[in-house]
Amino acid sequence: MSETPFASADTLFIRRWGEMAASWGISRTMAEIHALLYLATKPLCTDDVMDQLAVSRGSASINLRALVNWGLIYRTHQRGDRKEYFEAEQDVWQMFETIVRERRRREVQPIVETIERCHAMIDEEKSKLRGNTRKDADAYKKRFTDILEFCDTINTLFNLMSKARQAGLGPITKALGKLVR
Amino acid sequence: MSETPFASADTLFIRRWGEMAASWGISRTMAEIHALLYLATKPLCTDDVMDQLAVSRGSASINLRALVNWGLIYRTHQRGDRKEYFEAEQDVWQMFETIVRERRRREVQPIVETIERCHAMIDEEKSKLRGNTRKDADAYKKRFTDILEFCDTINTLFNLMSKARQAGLGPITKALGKLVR
DNA sequence: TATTGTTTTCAAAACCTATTGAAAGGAATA
DNA sequence: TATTCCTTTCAATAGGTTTTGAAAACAATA
Repeated sequence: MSETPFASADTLFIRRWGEMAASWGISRTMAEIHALLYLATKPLCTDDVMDQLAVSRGSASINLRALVNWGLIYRTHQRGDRKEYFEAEQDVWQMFETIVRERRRREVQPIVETIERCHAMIDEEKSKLRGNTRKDADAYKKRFTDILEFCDTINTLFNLMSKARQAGLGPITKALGKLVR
Repeated sequence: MSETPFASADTLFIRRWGEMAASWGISRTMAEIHALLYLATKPLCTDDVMDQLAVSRGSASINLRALVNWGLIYRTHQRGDRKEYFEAEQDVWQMFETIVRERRRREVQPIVETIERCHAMIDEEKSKLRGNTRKDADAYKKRFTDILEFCDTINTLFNLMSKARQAGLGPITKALGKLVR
């Protein structure tokens, strides 16, 4: 962003945003592009991204597409220009909701389904057992039940939160605050 | 866990747990060891881990230590045995709290501090500007302010949640439910 | 102190994921 | 249709992380 007077703040933020993402299983470049677009005051095209972050056309293309698929950036167009431009979602809460929803769908749902299957497998085995061994099965099964219940509660909390957000976040913290006192 | 009658459920769960962790920036083996210990009905030693997951002594040592540092597993000892044994935290909510706390400390705090610095940098630059350019600075700065506010709220929510957990989670969902209706 | 059992370390190797760059594919314009 | 401009694709490569395995360090016992 050498055009703005805030080049150094941009550079700093983009770099750290990428580093953080990398430790959360999201590619550094993808996160850097996202940060670049989040800070930009106008839509940028592929060449802008290539220039500013010094990445190849291939990488820019792949990562921009991934970001569009995630729903974190949008494609836009400009009159009289064939190029595609991109701009980032600016509402931080919307961004958060999108990320959580996508990661749940892609990465949490598979493990939940697996645990449900494990649950069923144990039930099946259990039916073949007798006496104490059968009791052990219940203790063992609890480990799976616990995780499933946990996922369920988190799920509910998140759904409520994203609904409640529309009513502003103040009331949420207030409501929770009362429970603790 | 070839000793239990539930070998196949174990295997399945351990594998998927590892895969999920990998896509969240946590090493597959570390997560697999964690899953193995979470399911185990008695503490296991390094050799147990090596045998059951087919990993080298070095890898077992490194990953067990990392898990202890995270606070997800505990070292234990057995009378008349020099070996160290390990067992996993069994309370899923405690596990969650530990993970969130650690990741916040290690990976979220650094970016928050960076954003605060960016904020300050912009203020400094802004003081040198005049007129419209100065107004632009405010619009630009908002991007950073938004993220900081977001982090703050999430932080508060999480703190409340981990306190409220002791009083049961029912009241939380109830309180949030009221806001939505 | 020497012996033995156990854990840690770390350079080399294996493994995995992301990037590059050039070529192919598309789509708008003349 | 030919040309031009832009985007996508993908095999090769670069870059980064994890694991291995053997040696060193450590600690308990005799």
